[in-house]
Amino acid sequence: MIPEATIRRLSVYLRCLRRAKARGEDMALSSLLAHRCGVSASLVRKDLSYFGGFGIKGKGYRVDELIRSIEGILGIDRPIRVVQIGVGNLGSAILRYLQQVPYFKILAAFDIDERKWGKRVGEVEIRSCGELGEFLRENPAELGVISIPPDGVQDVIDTLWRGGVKGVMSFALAEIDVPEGMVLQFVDIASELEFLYYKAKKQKK
Amino acid sequence: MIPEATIRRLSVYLRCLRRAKARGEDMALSSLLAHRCGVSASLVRKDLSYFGGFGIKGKGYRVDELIRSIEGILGIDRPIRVVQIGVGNLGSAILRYLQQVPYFKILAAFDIDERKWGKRVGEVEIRSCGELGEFLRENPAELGVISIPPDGVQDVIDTLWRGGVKGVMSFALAEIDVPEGMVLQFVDIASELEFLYYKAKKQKK
DNA sequence: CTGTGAATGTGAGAACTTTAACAGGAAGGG
DNA sequence: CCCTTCCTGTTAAAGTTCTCACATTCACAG
Repeated sequence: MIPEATIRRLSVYLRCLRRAKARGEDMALSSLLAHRCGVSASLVRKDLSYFGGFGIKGKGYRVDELIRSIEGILGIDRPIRVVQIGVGNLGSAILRYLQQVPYFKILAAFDIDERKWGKRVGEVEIRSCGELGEFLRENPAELGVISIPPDGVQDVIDTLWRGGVKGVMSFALAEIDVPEGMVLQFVDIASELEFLYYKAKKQKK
Repeated sequence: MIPEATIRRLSVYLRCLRRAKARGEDMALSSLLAHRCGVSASLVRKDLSYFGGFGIKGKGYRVDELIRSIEGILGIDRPIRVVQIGVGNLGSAILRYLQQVPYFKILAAFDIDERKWGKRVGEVEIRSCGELGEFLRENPAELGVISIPPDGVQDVIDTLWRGGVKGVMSFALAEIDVPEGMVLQFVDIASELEFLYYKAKKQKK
């Protein structure tokens, strides 16, 4: 059984390794990687060891090889198809950001406001929310990103589910009946800041 | 010693309780709260019990009272002063969002692009990044939110630290020397999506 | 070909988090 | 005034995650 925390850290390691590669480094040590990612060296080794020994004893890890291995583990060695629902301030910022990540393929964005229909954010076309179900039948997607007000979230989740989307991230906290088998994750910046504030207060003492 | 996970959940409970209050509910049961927040009832009780017994045996928790208690624990019963650095797409979206949260007081925003100086996002004025250090001397802040490209993050962190900011959230992953005593938290949407994708894949089987 | 140095992989155990079960006490009915 | 009901607060156990220490093994030098 692989800890979820390990998976989260793999993402972080991966980004760090890409920067290392760009810098021309070809071997990575668990100690250096650990320092750069803010974790302990033994944890890095343990995390990687869950998936078999990638390293060379006495030398470290080959950067290239490790990058490919982690990409494989995370499943981002092929494009992940994403649909976005809600193209407000936050939604369009996310849309722009995700288009810069090579292994995300943003199929389309959907908004309720008809003045936006047909327009584009970067390369991505904005469509009517009403089309979402039909769109998914012809263009299957793995993930959905929701940035709309809380009240509409349940409906969108249901439509996504019927369309075969298994993982959804929502930027609005809402009480949702999550279909069995779907994974729903909330990202709420206010909550994150509250948590941060609590930790900062504690640290001070 | 209080688990960090407990603190995170308190934020979630709080939002749920606010909705319950808006709906006119005046008692909250651990079982209901748990169901709505997607955790177990005994965990809710355990989380709350770390801070003393708020509940009434046989009846539940008084919604009003519990809201105030949690606000007190999180320290959001008084305004938290925040500065924002970086007013691009994502930055301005966050800026708008945070202004809607009553207990965050956004003191100012800072950007490197001089065309933005003097303009406003909502009520918040955009200033030059060069003014940040001086601004903080006159306007102490608890938290900083950074939404600029990775390369500039270290400098901003250092300036914030000298200005007395103890907690920082960055939307760009970067390798940072974090000053002793500062709390730095990264929020990276691509990483979150990768993690979500992994969980969704696993779920399917 | 052998010895040395260096960093990985791993197993035991410590630390932390969650669950489960139940003792205890408040409220309300009779 | 007592009894029943119900849900909290708590304790012990189970489960999970992380750390530490060290045996292992690879690369390279002599």
